[in-house]
Amino acid sequence: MKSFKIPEATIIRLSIYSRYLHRLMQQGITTISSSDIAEKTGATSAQVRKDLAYFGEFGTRGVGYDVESLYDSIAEILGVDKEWKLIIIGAGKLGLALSMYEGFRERGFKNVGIFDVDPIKIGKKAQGIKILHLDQLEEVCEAESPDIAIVAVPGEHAQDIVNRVVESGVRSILNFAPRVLTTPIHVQIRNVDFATNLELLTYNMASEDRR
Amino acid sequence: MKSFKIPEATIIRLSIYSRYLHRLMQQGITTISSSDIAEKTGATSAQVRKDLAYFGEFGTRGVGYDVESLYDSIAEILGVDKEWKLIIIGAGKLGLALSMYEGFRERGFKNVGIFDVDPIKIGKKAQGIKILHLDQLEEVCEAESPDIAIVAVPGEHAQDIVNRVVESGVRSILNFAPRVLTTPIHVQIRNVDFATNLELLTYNMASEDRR
DNA sequence: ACATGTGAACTGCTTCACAGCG
DNA sequence: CGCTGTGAAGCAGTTCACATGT
Repeated sequence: MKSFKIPEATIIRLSIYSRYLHRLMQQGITTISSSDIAEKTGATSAQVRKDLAYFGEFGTRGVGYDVESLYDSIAEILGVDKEWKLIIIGAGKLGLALSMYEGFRERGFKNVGIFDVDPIKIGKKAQGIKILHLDQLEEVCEAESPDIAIVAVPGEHAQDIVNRVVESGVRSILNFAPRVLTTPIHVQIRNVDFATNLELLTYNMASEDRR
Repeated sequence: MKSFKIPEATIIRLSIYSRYLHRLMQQGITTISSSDIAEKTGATSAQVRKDLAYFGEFGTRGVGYDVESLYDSIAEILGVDKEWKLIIIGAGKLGLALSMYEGFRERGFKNVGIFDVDPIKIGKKAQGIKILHLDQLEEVCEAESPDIAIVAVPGEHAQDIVNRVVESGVRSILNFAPRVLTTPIHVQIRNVDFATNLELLTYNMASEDRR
């Protein structure tokens, strides 16, 4: 496997191609061209080929790609061929929605803990796992060594939670709190920001209206 | 107001700057420098100044920016100084989480309808609004003319829903279903994709592990 | 003196166009 | 002949460094 600096946009598209390939497999389609993948995922055929070219040669000239083997290759690239353990902090509506998200299990993510501070929630079950008190966070991290922490707590508590999970050895964080959080360089964090996404929509509508 | 092609990344950062400025206002801080904004939002000072420069001159040389007036200017740029009506389709955990999201009301978004097909959910209240049957979607759109539709339904129904809201005159869509959806050019769509975000994390962890 | 505003240089992603190969 | 794989060109976003204004 080559080891250049790969654009993040490429990884995002690979994830999208991979989902489309999964659907093709379910439909029993075995071969696909870059231009078909492009059309169905909002990319261009050159883009699809360039993205794949970072990682090797997966197609057959004059023919296209074998759906199943391309799917497997992309899954390996994305690292979803392994099992990753995750914990969810915050058992509000959002935390629970995430704990139930089908895409997680499908992709080999294993939920090993969900935490909250609200005594009403603690002890209840979410998708077969008990909601635990936040006090038990370190204990569970010690026992399970989760790879990923999903932060679904109010903004004002997010940095504290991040500090604690980093201290407990988590390597990756997916943050839903509307805050910019800091982590040590060896811990990666990604933000999913509802307000920012909506504001991109309103910016464009407001721009149109000004024209 | 200048009318160049503005990078999407700039709009995303403006949204983040704006949130930070909001916090500064609450703390009673009145003046701020580009380098301080940069530090707290993960950008660089040149970036902050360039982003603002697309829209005008907002600062005072040798001094910095007035927090409140910069906040107001960015809010106007992003279009959040207006009231936007939104509907939510899907009253699962995610749809309900979104209907309760504080950031919406704060930013002038008004929820004018939440829809589902599950008879158990219909009639119940979410944040003061009744959950309606999906059959009433067109009726409500007719009456309220929502600007934005939030799609929080399973992937296999997402395109149908999008077709219906587009037909009903919605201009902007925020899609949470893990599908690439198509809309006419005059309707913008943004995707919030949990799986892709997680896969970016696993890609990086897998890459590290390969080294 | 100090922080903004900005042209110019740079970096990196995307698109093009065609060579390469089944 | 058709579709992949890929250097080269083009374009867009970021960073630099300094002129500008208070």
